[in-house]
Amino acid sequence: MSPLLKIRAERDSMSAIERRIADFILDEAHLLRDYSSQQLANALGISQSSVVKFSQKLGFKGYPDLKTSIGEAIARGDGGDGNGHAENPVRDDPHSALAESLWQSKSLAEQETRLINPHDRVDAIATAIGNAGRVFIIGLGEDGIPARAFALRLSLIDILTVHHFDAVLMTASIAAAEAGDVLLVFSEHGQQPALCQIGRQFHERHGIVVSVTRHTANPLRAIADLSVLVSAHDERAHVRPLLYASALHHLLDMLFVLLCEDREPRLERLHANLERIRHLLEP
Amino acid sequence: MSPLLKIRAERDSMSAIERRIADFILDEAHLLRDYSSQQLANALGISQSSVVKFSQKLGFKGYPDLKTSIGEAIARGDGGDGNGHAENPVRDDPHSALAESLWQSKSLAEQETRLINPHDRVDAIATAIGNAGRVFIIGLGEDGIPARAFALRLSLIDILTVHHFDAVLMTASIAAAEAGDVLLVFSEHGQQPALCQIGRQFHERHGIVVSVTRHTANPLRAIADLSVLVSAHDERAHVRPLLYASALHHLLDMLFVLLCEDREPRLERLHANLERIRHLLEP
DNA sequence: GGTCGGAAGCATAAATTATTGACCACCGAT
DNA sequence: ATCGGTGGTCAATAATTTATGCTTCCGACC
Repeated sequence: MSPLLKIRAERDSMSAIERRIADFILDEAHLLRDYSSQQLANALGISQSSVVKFSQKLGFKGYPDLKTSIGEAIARGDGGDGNGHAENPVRDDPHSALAESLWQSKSLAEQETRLINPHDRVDAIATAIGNAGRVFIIGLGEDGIPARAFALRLSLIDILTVHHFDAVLMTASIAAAEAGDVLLVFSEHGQQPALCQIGRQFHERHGIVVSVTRHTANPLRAIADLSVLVSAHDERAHVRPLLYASALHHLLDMLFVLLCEDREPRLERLHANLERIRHLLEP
Repeated sequence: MSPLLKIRAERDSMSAIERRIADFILDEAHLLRDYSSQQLANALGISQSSVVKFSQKLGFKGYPDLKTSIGEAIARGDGGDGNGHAENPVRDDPHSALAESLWQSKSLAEQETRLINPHDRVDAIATAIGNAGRVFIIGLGEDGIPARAFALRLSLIDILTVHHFDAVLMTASIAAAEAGDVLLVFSEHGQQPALCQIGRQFHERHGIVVSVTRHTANPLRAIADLSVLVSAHDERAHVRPLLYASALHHLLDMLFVLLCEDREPRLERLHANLERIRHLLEP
């Protein structure tokens, strides 16, 4: 039962001084937080013991118990009079505002991206990677960054990964590709002829081509067997790439977690690898 | 801001005993209500004064303040674990559930991270980078990825950036450093002697050293003039690095946006650069 | 008028909390 | 290896807060 309610209920059968205490608490509940029993007594011009006895009479263990109970009630929004101060988060700090709005934009991009990548497709991609003998990963320029990040993650769970940020080198590498191998091509706009070329070559060797692009119609995606799509928008040109990176990152993280949790041994290997790295760092 | 969040954020940079206290509070927050500082100390087998000092260090007035703050947070439903009974519409699809829980963890990490990087420090770092003649960026291994990503962003807004993922090459590069130049050193655990060494060298050349590390006490951070701190936790070892990357990424994105919006010309240059890249891609 | 009960205050005991100073471990520099 | 210096912990103790016992006062009732 709400302590404020209880006080109000008992109020009528209280002595004069007790009623003074009750009224003070009901009116200025928020002040109670930093009042000791002595301070409260002083504020009302009564003795401290009266405050304590008041608390006990109401069924609280003592004054601190009353105090914290009321504090919790307020926090819970149990304002008693119902109105309370509706919690408006009054963001006066520009930094936090920026950080939060940026984060919110990212959340939006993430949701959009999740929406346009059906689960079965994501699963199919995870399965393909999980079963692949080798995984080839390429991304040029800015696309090279998520490519590299994902390649590193995969190699930590003992998936044999070949990563390049150069079309020529990749051409050489995939000469050894076999059926079942997977090629991940990162390219935000999917326009680069060189990458399409590599995709076709990989196809000829019966590998599975997975494109990672923005959610547009583009040549690279047309070639791919499976595609990862990213949706991220913002009117500010300097923010758009941040959202793209974030949404893509999250999708890749999802894939990574799926791969980790799909098969037990992967996790063990990951731990072993992390342990090994840790030893390397603090010899 | 939620006190539980705050405790989690600071957890990494705590001593062993402080961490014991933090863990107890995070795990058994509901028990705290009827624990005095002495009882809490006994429960953990430590001294009462440690509990008080812990409270004060976290910015509370004293132990009672911490206690009531946490009590209120719990009452408010601010469970800290982020779960709360947020009205999630019973996601029956395991994929979406995974994606959302992962995203929620990221949000938490982001909030923690924001909390431990005061605005003025972030501003100071942005200013330093904005005014620098040259910005040097280094990160080894996994740390190289965000380093590279940030270097690329900076160069897009015409900040002269030198990026290496090799300590030797960096040593050579910074020989040319001048006063006012900035060195960004990425190292999750800040333990690598080679990087500390580079930091000291850079110092000798009157450059500004900015460390980017996890929120722990570490040698690299001790050397740095300014530091970027990241807080990210998860009991699953394969998820933790994802959260770290995400929180760090967001902080860097913040810096980037600050740099972009601080001075008009930067944005123009960014647009010009983007335009140039677009032309390069679709001739 | 006596006395009974309850309310309030004062003084004080008990408890809780905060501070101090001593000690120790650890780190970096000499 | 040794020497400050620093940071962290604890025991002792001071300060504050809370709880209780005792006394007084006042009105109700016998």
